Amino acid sequence: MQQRPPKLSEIAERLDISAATVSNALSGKGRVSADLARRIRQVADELGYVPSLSARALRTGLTGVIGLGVLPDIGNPLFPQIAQAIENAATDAGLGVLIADSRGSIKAQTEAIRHLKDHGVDGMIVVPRRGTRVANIGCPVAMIDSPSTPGNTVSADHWGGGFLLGEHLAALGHHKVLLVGNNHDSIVQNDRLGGVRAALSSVTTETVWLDGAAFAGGAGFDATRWYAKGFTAFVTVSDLQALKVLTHLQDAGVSVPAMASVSGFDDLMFASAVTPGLTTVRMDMPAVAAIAIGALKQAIETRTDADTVQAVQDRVPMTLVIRRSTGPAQQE
Amino acid sequence: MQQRPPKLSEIAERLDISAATVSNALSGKGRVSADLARRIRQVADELGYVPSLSARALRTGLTGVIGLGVLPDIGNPLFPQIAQAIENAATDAGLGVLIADSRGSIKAQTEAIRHLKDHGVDGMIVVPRRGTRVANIGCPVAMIDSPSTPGNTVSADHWGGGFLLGEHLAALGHHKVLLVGNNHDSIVQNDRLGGVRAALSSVTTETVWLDGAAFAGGAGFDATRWYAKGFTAFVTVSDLQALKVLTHLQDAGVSVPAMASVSGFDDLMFASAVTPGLTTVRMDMPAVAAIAIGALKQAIETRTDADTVQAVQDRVPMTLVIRRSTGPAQQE
DNA sequence: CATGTTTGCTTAAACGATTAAGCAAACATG
DNA sequence: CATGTTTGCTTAATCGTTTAAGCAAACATG
Repeated sequence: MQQRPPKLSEIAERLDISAATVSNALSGKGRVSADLARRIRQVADELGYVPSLSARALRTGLTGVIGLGVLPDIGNPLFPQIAQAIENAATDAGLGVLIADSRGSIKAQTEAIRHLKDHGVDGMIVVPRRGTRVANIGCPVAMIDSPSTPGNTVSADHWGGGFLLGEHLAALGHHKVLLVGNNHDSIVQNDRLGGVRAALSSVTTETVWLDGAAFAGGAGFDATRWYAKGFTAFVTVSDLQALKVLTHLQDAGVSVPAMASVSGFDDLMFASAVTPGLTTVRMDMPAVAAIAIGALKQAIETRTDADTVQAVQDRVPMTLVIRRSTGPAQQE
Repeated sequence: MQQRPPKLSEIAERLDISAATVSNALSGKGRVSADLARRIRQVADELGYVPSLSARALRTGLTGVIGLGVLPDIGNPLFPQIAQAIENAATDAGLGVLIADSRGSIKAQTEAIRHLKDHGVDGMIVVPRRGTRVANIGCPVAMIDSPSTPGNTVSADHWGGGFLLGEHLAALGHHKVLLVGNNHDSIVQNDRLGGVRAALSSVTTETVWLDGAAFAGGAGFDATRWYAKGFTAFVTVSDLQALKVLTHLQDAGVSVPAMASVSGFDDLMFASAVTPGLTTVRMDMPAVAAIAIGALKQAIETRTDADTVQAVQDRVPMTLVIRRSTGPAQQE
């Protein structure tokens, strides 16, 4: 029983005026007497008028929809946070969000982007991996990556977040801290660990990269071995890594935080669920999303042709979430 | 430098024919000689023709976009899996996916759905919570919930998955098994635990529901207390719960799986990362998504007016993923 | 050969909004 | 009062497709 929605001309008929006037009144653009405008809005409400986005899109060339491309793929553990923040910010801005997935393959990224473009998005938000270049798309693009990546529109201040964490560990008296990353090329990870190192300049740190094969293999990283070498704190580049280390230590009988401290990044949904709760660094996704959407919207409205858009603020502070997985350094 | 994309009439001009013929040739609908059709397709390719979805939508009333509404909100840990599977299936079917978030509030669900509708989706996929009723939307809706929920279109066979897990634990010789849920009203959870119980009919089981306050409080559930009472296996209704139990036991010095077994559901991304790896039951989201999209697409094409669509198959088997968190029952 | 049928295309009218241009009436200005 | 300006609306074109209807030419049939 799909009763067709009312259209502009039906409102017009009711009031015995032209459709153009109705359009003007509702958009507040042309010259319409205040009184008539009020009556028009009233009738529109009564009839439950909803403008046809298709018709508007055809006429104006703008669909009111933006694309969200998370690379390499949606499986990313951060995706829910990102998607939710972007969706909320976009909805507030009156925009719809279309998603695209690259199905893991880097090659398919191009296709995913074209897919969004073909569906007529006015612009897109891209969360790239490893400095993937996204260019010549033909619509404004906001990139959420890292402040030190060229082309970045806005992102969390990963370095600053790392610094906060470093200070925290220093204050707890740790003297041998192990930094664990899983992708030597990732700018985000390097920024995070760089911040940590900066704050820990006066203590011993060592960094291990669990790239590629060793990491995929699974058994690659043995935290207990490093614990035996005297490291009392493990800083990982993501909560998922932190969880691995945490459970690995626990399984081996190394109590956290009594004997060793563990920390992560991103505050994934399980960070607060584990025992002990995971100390981590959280990004303010809602703020990042709002800035990205704002910049994108402006670029769309001014019909800027520049591909990647710039924002007034390119980094937003991260916050340190102290839970129970970090504690005073073990007495020697 | 947004060079406007070519339109139908440009292809037509090039070949000195009418736009209608081009349209017919490309859609394969009207009567066009095989030879001309081939030439038309060739020119279309050369020019890189992409039909204007807006214009087509205006004319046909179909946007080629479906909505994905995950209730209550996108924060749901399963969202990445769902979104990815739906997006892939939709893309294969030539459809775009628009997302909506209810921002946690049940009230906002209606608004989220209207938001999708206003953006002109042809249909939607909804993953509801607690038998939320979704009705009278004015477009076909596919519900992914549970086979025993009325109105369900397709979903994983939660009961069957539970049964597999139960058999596994029985084979391991467990005699006292604790079942842990967090929402007494959830049909999905009841189905899962029902299946487990059915397979464990000859052993002692007890069920605790960590609903509302106790659960939110966090300190609500003390697994070690139950372990002390002689329970050797903990079956939780989700991996997140399982992770809580696992780390709680480990932190308290109860070794898994040597002393107690722990299992979850859904195979969330961290399930394989923890030590010991989490035994869990995984749903075949790609299959579920494909069926849902298929049914939805058909309803859209036949312009069925029935709101919630039916699928040929309403449940797809789950698979048991045996990792190291479950093992032989502890010797007494 | 007269008469139907099929084939292959064209014409033209939608779909529902936006918006430039136009035109009275009302008002202001000298 | 003659002239210019503003106000408030209407007319009509446009965005790019789809699709029903129409119309010759080609073909088939008795």
